[in-house]
Amino acid sequence: MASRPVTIVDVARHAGVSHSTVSRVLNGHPYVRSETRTRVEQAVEALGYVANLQARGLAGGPSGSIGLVALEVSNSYVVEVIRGVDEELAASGLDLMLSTTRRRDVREREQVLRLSQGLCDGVIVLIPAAPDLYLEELAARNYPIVLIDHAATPFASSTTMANRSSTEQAMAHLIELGHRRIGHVTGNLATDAARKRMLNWRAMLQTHQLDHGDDLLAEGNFQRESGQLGAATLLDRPDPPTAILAGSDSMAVGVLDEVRKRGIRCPDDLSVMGFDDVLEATVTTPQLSTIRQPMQALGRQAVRLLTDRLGNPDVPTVHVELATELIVRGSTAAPAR
Amino acid sequence: MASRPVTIVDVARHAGVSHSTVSRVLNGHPYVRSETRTRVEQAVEALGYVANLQARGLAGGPSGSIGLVALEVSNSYVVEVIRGVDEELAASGLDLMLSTTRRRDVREREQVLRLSQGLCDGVIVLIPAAPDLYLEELAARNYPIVLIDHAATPFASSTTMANRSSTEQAMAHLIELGHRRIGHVTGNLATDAARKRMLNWRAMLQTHQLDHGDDLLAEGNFQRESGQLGAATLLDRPDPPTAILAGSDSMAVGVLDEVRKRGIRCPDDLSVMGFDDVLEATVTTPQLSTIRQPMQALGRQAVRLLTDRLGNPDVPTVHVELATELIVRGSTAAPAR
DNA sequence: CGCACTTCTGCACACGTGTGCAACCTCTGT
DNA sequence: ACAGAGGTTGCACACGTGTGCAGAAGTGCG
Repeated sequence: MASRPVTIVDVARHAGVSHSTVSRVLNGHPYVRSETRTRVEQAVEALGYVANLQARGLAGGPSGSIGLVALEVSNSYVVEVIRGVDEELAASGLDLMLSTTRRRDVREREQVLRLSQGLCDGVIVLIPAAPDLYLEELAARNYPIVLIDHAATPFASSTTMANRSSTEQAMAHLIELGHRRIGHVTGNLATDAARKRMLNWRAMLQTHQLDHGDDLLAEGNFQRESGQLGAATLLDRPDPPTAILAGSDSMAVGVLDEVRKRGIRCPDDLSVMGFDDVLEATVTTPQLSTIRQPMQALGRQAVRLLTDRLGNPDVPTVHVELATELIVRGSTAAPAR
Repeated sequence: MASRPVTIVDVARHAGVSHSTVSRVLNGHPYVRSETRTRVEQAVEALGYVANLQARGLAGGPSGSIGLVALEVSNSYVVEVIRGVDEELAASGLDLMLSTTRRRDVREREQVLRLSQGLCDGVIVLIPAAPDLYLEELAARNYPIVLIDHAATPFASSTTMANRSSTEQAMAHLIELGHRRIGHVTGNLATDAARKRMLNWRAMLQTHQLDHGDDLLAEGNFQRESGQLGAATLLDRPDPPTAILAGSDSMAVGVLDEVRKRGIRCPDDLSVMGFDDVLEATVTTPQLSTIRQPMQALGRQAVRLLTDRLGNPDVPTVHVELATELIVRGSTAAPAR
């Protein structure tokens, strides 16, 4: 009962030609009589033929799709980037294949190599954890690959957010408002972004000769609850900050939770800033001042870098940094005292 | 310079055996001397071999991954379901391949058939638009497929949310609180879910012999702005509602925008309910009462239905309806008058 | 009509892997 | 020593598609 799917050979038989001719029609080769071409196209239509991707990939044909390797889809950062990638791909008519690594370095290499073996014409790796395991290998094969959120490397094009300047933007805004004690609740310090933000927060305080001691610092993990906890810690200190810079919007929401719980007011008693400018930032009362991370733009940029190399694999690798944007809403104001 | 990827033959040569033996080791066949097995495993390790998925798929081997076909990833409903799918897959050690159809029916068929030709062991289709184009074909091949958000069909297992009872839950809650004039801002009426919610809203009002005229209805499109617009329309009517049921949480946030703009209070002057229970619902002030749509659970359920069939393709197809849950937060209360 | 040239088509092989079958090896029981 | 059983391995083919090459068919020219 298990009938077989329609193959190129079935189409060929139906049109009275060889499978080679069908292949040539499908791939738009010249040197096919237009009458034959029409007959083949009708056969394709009649049988509802769909090319077998594995066979095509194996035989070295184009796949018409690109791969995206990410840690997981539970992360809203990841989701936003995927959106950007998908939208940009739609414009170029390419398909998307998504694979998740689930935080295992070996899986990252496996997924990338799998996709690169003919399944996809190129691969984008989002927040690479262990690119050393495969980059050189792919470079030797001249296979197009783009890294998102990774420093420049000779083996691949890459793109990232301007983490340094973004924190500076946020801090400059708060300092300009007149804040002198500015606390920081960090993201998960195992990540590059969280560490950089923390270091730049401290550096900016130093530059402006403001207090930058550990009593202004609380460690979080990017989650809302850790934002509330961090805020509680900082506000309980003897000389509490007048502004808190959270490592993400989610944590800034947590800071607002604590503000509401204590009955103090934002921005009157405490200014709050986030990072990312995700949807939640515009839903809170007051709405969050934040640093917009152009995550969709990052995805789009990666696709463009990749398609550049698809057209001509010999173009040199480049590294593109995307600027972030200061978004001032209602959660920041000059300090009362 | 373009070196070739490592193949099973390379591994075989390195271990001094034939490629068949390597294949048997990789697929855990019995009847391989343990000494040979060790030698092969070392060779795999040494060369960093990764199996070629297309070749394996072509030759009829297991792919170890399942496919997910969705409209696009720009939709938060879709994203939530994907999360559920990915998490459940992680538990079973399967991989995920995601493809988007971009709202083109023919593409939906193409993507499904592509994935079913050996690339994936099974396919999940999210909000199928044109399942008739491929369902019978796949059923004839006894290929495992699961539809999310589709009515029961003999050709595939399917799962969906209990749309009828969900609206009833919401309305029962509002009516119990004492509301007699309950307005509704619909989602995009081109979608099944929005239409069903609207019809059930009206049916519930009729059942309880309450006013259900068009002056209590405003058409929206699931977006926040349309929620605000709809609320404005309803509140401007001569005899405005004391409660508004929005077709989605996003639109409920829009309703709250209008409430704030007019200087009236929620829930004192107006009760507001949403649908979905997405992240935003817990960020607003007050937090939104809503109907939780178990979107992640839907994804998990679909994976379970699929893996059931993977183990034994002959199990009968089933249709599973997931219950929604009434979540009462701060945005609903008894009417003032 | 013969010849060169162009256009068109089919044959056969390649891609990397899984597997039925047969052959080889090893061991046991007689 | 030999037969038989069962463990172990390699050969060869299959999967569906793309493509180099050769040959067929058609065209233009002398």
